[in-house]
Amino acid sequence: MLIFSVNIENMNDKSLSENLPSDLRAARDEFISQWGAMGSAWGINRTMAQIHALLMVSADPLTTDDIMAELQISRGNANTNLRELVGWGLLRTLVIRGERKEYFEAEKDVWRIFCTVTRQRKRREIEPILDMLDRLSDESKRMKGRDAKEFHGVMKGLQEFVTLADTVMERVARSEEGKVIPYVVKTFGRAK
Amino acid sequence: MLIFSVNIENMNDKSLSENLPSDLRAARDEFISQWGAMGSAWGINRTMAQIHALLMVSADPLTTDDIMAELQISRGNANTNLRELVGWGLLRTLVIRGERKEYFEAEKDVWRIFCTVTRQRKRREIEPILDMLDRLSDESKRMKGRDAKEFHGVMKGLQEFVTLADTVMERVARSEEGKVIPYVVKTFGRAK
DNA sequence: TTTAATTTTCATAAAATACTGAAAATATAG
DNA sequence: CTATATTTTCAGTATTTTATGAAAATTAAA
Repeated sequence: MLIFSVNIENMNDKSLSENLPSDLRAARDEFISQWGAMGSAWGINRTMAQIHALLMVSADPLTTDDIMAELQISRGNANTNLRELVGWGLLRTLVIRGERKEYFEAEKDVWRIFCTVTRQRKRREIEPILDMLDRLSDESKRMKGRDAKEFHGVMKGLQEFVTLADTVMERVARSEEGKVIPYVVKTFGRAK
Repeated sequence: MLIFSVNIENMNDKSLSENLPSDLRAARDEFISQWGAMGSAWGINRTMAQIHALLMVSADPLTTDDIMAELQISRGNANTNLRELVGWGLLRTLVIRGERKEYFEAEKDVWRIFCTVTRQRKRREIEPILDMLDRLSDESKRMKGRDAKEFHGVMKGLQEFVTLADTVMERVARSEEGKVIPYVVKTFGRAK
């Protein structure tokens, strides 16, 4: 019984880093590690970013056990962060016929990843702030005194700016890569 | 001696929230609190974001003691985060004649704040990642095998995208508000 | 100088966050 | 159904991050 189980696992190690040439493994490990660090710096849990990195550079979908083995993390940690990534829309789950385990696959198109992350962060972090700014800007509009004027000025300035940022994020994240990138390159790109 | 010291402090409470109307105080407190939460979500220490928020809505420059009192934080915490904010270029220090204490004043222009934060994050977080992507993309260029091809493809895609993002950030952050905002509004703005 | 005010540093503490591992829940095969 | 594989949950623990407060360093007035 146990032996059978071990055999199954051994059959499914095609993309585990143990079997990669050492130069590729080193490069992958560095990418995964640095992507995790970058996640931290931008308020994203390190493990979540590492799982995402691992699946981005994986030629094949992986199971929870593959990910646990590769990143040396517990089942609970793997499961939680995989669900979170699926919730962000950065991973798809898929079932392989004849297999009971669930497989995970990352979106690999950089433009699509960018749009997804932009939309999510807009929804999670920009919109709540904008709601507040709208309200505080309005509430402070008729307050009297120097302190109130100062406060209202800042609220209004922020509100206008964040409203514009919010609109731009929405528009860009809904666009086709082919319509935005060439345009951006023409306007801002190709210059040191 | 002590009494004299207390008198000095009492003379300098013109912008402490104790003396603000309660509706303005409530609005300010909400802004400071939410700005701190937003900072956390984007990888910026909550206290640092709160100090920045406080100084943004302050009609006058504040001392370390003012900030400690207002945010109920220790001297060490206040000092560390004030220095960090000065390091980011978001605060200026100033000396008021006849006073020994240092005063802090925030940049209040939203466009300038945006440019400063953009430049800092580009330098601190984007550039190191881009250096890595350049290198890993190059290193993996000639590696053989399906896994290496997959890896190289992702590195190249990310490298190209991040290079473009880096260029755009640089260009935008060096531009005049009056040249960028109207252009952005015309192109992306004013649409739901 | 000397003295007092102010700022900085940093060892320690507290808080926030993330992780583990095993039990419970769920799903699928037989 | 029953057994087993798989996923999910979550109380307890570990780690990381942030904050405190007092001592040390610095600065400037007397």
